[in-house]
Amino acid sequence: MANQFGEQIKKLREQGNLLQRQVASQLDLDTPLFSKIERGERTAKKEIVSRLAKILKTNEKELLTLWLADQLHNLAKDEDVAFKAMEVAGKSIKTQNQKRNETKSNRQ
Amino acid sequence: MANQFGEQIKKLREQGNLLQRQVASQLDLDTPLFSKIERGERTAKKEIVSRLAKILKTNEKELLTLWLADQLHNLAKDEDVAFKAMEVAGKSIKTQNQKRNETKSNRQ
DNA sequence: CCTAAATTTGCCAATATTTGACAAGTCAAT
DNA sequence: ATTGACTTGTCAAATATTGGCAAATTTAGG
Repeated sequence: MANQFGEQIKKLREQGNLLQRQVASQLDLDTPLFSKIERGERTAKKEIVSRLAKILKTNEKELLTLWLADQLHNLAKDEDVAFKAMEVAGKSIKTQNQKRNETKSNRQ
Repeated sequence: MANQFGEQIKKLREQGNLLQRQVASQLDLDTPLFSKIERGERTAKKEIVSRLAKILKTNEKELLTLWLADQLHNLAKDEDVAFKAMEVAGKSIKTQNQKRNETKSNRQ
């Protein structure tokens, strides 16, 4: 599994001089489980991501981006059409967002 | 769920003048299930995609790309960092592919 | 070296999600 | 009203994900 998320939280945790044990307990998680999350052996639930952002005093959206990117990577990594599919999906996300914004401005 | 895959197979099925019942039976699937796959209410398993490409006489990679793109879209669609995450994941896929090719050329 | 703390590994049971099927429904054409 | 094509709703079985524990390994200090 891609693990930009895990690498980032490990970096932040060490910068903050925190032990896995300490962060895990703030999250109400097992230390072993947190260890696995850092190493990308397990994926954190979305709720954990935002709580982590607070604990590690970092930007939640950035962290969420890495977390989601890892999951996307993981879904696509074994396919040789992975990159193309990523482009196609990116386009359809853009379209979706446009529609969302149109709706938003229509009900201002 | 995004449904570029379903739309494409429906289009191809109709161009080939095939009924859902006929395609479903070639795939050993329930007609209702195939109907759901066409409408994106259910996702097809990967194995189904390649068998479908043969049945519908179309390019397997193209079909696989749409199928994967739908899944990527679906995973990201509710996140407001979806597009950014898609970019990040795209980059890490590219890097992964580079490494793959390096390995490949090293063992030529 | 010794050992104590930190982290990792392996595994399990509980839970949640996905799968494919069936029965019954709608809809259109005749 | 009957037939054929497709859709909807629901279910049980299979599969995957979850969090935790016990034990192993690695790291750091004396």
